[in-house]
Amino acid sequence: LSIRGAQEEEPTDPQLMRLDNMLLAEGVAGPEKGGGSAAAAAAHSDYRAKLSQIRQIYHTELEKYEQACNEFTTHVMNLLREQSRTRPISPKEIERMVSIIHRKFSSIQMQLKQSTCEAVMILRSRFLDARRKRRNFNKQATEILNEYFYSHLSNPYPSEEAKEELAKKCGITVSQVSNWFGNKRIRYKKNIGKFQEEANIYAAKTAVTATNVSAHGSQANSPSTPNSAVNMSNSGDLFMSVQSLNGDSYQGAQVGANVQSQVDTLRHVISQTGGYSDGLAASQMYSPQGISANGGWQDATTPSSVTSPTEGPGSVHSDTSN
DNA sequence: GCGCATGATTGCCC
DNA sequence: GGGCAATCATGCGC
Repeated sequence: LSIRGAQEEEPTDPQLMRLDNMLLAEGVAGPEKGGGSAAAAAAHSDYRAKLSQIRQIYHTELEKYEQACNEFTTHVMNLLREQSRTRPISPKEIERMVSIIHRKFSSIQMQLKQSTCEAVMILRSRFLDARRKRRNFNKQATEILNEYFYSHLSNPYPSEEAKEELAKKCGITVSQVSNWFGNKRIRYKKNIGKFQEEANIYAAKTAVTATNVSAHGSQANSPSTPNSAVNMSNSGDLFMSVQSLNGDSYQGAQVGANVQSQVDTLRHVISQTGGYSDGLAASQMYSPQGISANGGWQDATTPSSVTSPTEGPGSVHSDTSN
């Protein structure tokens, strides 16, 4: 409690303000918050849990220091009161002693704040490192992505909306969805054979769903009456429709595009089961248009068992090299 | 520990 | 700006 020491260690206000501001910004001091820049972070439970732990420790310690400060002040006041029996003690002296005690405790509090800031910084850096690290997506997310990929094999380029939806479903970010599709397209293209089995599995899954949906809509396979089955196809098919506008038959191409995803699906099932006549004939009528419309992807990527072995008599093929 | 799988990053092209 | 291709870095099964 030496006066000299207290004067030397008097905390600078700007520094204290910086610490306070940081603790507020990080959500350690002040009201608990669920968002914010540092913690966009806070969206992640691990980070949030640890931050909350730091927050709790900080407040407990702060409370302890305040209590100790009050107790010590009372204690010193009592001592001074006792001393006042033997010597005169001016109110100024009392005030000065109290001020010294408070300053001392303030400096201790600042140390606490500094340590807390350090802890938050470490937590943040660890969290950011963890984000940089690769984490495999969970099984469900991978399945959702694969289902979309294989059911849109003719055009595996999800629109922004589709990406957002997939991201939401999978619990990942849109850019992660983009990364996934980018990687998937390349790797699929590089080694179609390897992915064949996987393609068949997902195609079968989707086909079952498609069949169920079609069962509800009796005319699901009718090109003239697009219904629930048509609604299943989305961005990829839309893309094909737009591309088909450049072709000769807009109507046909559009309808063909609508069933393209099911065509892909069914082909996989066929290749897997070795026979699936119902609906195939109709599907094949549209498939060449889909393929030609997306020559770039389809030419390079369609697995042998997926590529239509025969073309319908009415097929329109713009890619003469094929 | 090794090899493969896989998510992320980077540089390039259109 | 989106996609492709190459590459990096990590996860994971053996």
